[in-house]
Amino acid sequence: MAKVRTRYAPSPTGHLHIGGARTALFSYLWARKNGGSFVVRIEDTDVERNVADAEKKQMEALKWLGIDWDESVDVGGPHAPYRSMERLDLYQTHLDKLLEGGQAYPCYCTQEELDREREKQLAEGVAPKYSGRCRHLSEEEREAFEKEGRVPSIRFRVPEGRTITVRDEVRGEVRFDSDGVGDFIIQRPDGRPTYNFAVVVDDALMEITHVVRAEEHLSNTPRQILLYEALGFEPPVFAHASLILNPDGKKMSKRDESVIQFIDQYRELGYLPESIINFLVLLGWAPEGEKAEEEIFSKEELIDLFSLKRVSKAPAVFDTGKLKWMNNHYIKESSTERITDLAIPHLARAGRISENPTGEELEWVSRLVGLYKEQLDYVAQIVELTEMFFREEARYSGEAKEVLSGEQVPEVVEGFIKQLETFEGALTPGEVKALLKTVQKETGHKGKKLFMPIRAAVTGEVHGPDLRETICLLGKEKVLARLKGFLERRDQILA
RNA sequence: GGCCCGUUGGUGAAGCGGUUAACACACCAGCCUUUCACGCUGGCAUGCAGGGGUUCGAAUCCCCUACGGGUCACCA
Repeated sequence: MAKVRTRYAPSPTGHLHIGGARTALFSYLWARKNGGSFVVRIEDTDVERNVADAEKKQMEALKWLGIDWDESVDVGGPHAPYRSMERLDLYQTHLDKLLEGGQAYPCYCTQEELDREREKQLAEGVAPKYSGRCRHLSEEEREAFEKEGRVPSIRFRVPEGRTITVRDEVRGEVRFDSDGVGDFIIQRPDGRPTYNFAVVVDDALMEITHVVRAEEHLSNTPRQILLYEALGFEPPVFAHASLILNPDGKKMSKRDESVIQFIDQYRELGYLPESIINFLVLLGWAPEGEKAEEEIFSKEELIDLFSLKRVSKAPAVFDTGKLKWMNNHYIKESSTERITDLAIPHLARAGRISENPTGEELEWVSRLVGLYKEQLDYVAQIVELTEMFFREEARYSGEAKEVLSGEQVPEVVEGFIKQLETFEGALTPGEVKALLKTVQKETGHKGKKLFMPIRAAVTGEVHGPDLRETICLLGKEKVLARLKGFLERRDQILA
């Protein structure tokens, strides 16, 4: 069997979408698993929709995910160029062959005429399909149209009565009747190819062996197979993965608010690339055998385990809760340094730390991150989670007020203030523990009666991470200020 | 409307003719902990969209129905 070559061929019309990322991932894994090549090709023939930065952005997003390629616009390769609009002469050459063989013909219909035809068919409940009115134009008729100034598009002449079999790795053999497909346009009047033509020429010339893409392309595949045949190329093996649905079970639309849709956004929020990869691969794919009981996989494991045969035919629902869990899992596995580095820009942007933090600040942030790492679903969450640290005064929750209304509270708080004030030197969790122990001895209050009032008075909350470390990070001055502030304004706070 | 594809718990899913229908997320209960989170333990589909077959035996094979989806563009 020939060397495996797969490709991801996005159009540069927007950001990398989760669906696209999953398609790219499947293609990538398959190539890597087989020691083959992975190509990223840009299908930019729809020039009106092209967005300036999109190509660059999408490739950056892929790279960030850890999906690297062997051939593309940036690194070149044996089949360059890798942008459709730079391959126009190639399409023309192949188109000419079709024209010469009579397998394609010029169509002079205007958009308006076609629209009208289509609407009429729809209204009659007939399958909308090109009527073929330009199929058998005589030389004279053509000339007449040309004289009118009409510039033709080129249509492919779909053979009649053919059964077209799509060989699909995930769905088996899918058969289509050629009579169901009308002659379709392969070249626009201005010479640009349409998608169905460009992909075929590109995939064939680039010797792509496996075309992995989403289900929405399945119905297009018979057209492409016909083109492969007409051009004398061997069709590749196809693999159509099912669609990804939003949590409501609906097809994900770009404007869907229930799910964050673009890889860039996940990156900005502080999702880790390995968790995105891990999550995405499980949308419509599952490992075989014993491995099916596991769900955490590194990219290397996936390369080893991946198989197109195991790609699911049924649509997958994008479960945001699972993604959070998975990201949290990877964050917990990551070093505090790594998460700290990711957290710094968020904290800086929120004005919590300076733009160019000093070594001291960095050390502090690192401890802060260490304290909250376990509960981060995504790194940007650090900002809201640690808000309490950056406020001048504590803001008391209802539960906190309840705790603080206990009769032993003033005594405990005063006792702790006394201990803190007399304490000299650097505050460490161990020291705080010792101070609290002393308060316990002096007041006779222990356990929740001791710890909760202090937590509540200092943080304004009854929940939170380790109290001792929290106190250390807040610093002696701030803690004292809050404790005293509470005592001074106790009546109004509890009111 | 034609043609195609799909349907196992709230979710991702394993299952490939004989299983107590894995595993994970979520959820519930308990344990741990000064609290939360983490972690740990346990619970959670009497049924595999519905109905017919085939078979000693079906989530697994066949047919029909229902529902969901894709496509029928000078968009990819």
